Amino acid sequence: MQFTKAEEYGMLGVLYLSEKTPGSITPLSEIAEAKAIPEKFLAKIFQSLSRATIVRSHRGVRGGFSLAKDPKEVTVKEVLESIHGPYHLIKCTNNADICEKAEYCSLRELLSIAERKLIQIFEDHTLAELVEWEKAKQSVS
Amino acid sequence: MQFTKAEEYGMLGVLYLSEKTPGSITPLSEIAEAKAIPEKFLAKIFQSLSRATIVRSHRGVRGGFSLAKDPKEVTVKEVLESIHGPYHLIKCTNNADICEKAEYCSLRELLSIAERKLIQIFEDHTLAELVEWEKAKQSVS
DNA sequence: GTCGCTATGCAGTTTACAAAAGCTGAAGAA
DNA sequence: TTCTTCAGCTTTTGTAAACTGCATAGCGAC
Ligand code: SF4
Ligand code: SF4
Repeated sequence: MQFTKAEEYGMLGVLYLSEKTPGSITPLSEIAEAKAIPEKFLAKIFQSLSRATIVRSHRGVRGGFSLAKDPKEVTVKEVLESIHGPYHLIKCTNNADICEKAEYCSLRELLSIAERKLIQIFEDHTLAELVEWEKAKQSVS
Repeated sequence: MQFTKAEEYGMLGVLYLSEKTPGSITPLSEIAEAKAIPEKFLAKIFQSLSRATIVRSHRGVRGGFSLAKDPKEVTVKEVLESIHGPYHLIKCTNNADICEKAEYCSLRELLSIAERKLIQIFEDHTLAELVEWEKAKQSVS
């Protein structure tokens, strides 16, 4: 019941891109260094994000990644689900066949509620919002 | 970012006790068999619950475990936190020292919000409620 | 009081998956 | 052509979850 590194790195990566001027291209090496993320690990994560068209890849010299959409249009949920697939607190909330008690299990019901709330939160916030928060905090200090 | 077996087993265990007549004593072996849980694993979990005085242990012949409190008074949060300690989606929400960016990190802020919501849900529901849900569902079918 | 039953406590082992690294290739710009 | 950067796959490493075993201690029954 923990946020994984892949999810954290992915979010930090897209947030980094979100702060840049729209459409600009940034190589993986720069992101990895700026955020202190193992480059090959980040590469794998960005492949997923690329397939989900959250990010666009550009090969060759001066290549790298750019955001594929306006940060205002990308929710945290989209980013997270691109990395690890649909999110579930417990497997049986996804697939009732896993457990024969699923039909009656009250724990499953509670976790379904919790899960929906959690996803709701991730859906309610966009990358642009998070960047705003960051700026607000930094200007205070 | 997943509910662990220990947490699931612990919940199933106390729910099983909650359904029994108050104060009655049930041996671990019965719970383990009824819920298809490895007995020794459940034993470890119940030790934590015992230390947290959610459950009371009784040794010797016809010994076992009984609920230490009224199911109406025990929240899901208490049970879960007895098993795995205070719950955190990511380590830095607990301890800002882990990351030098913690002060400004917007991801940390978002996860703190999500975490609070999640804990809130677990705090808002008691064992008695869950047992009710279960009964309601079973009577329908 | 002693015998059998049940929890206690701790030290393991095994398994599973996250996290990271490595390598070969393909695409693209200069 | 050549260098740069991503793509895709395999393998390694690390760590925590999941489970097991055993020796001990408390308690009840008789
Ligand atoms: S017991 Fe309940 S929570 Fe556990 S797997 Fe079955 S349905 Fe899901
Ligand atoms: S980067 Fe943000 S989320 Fe990751 S550890 Fe630091 S504060 Fe927490």
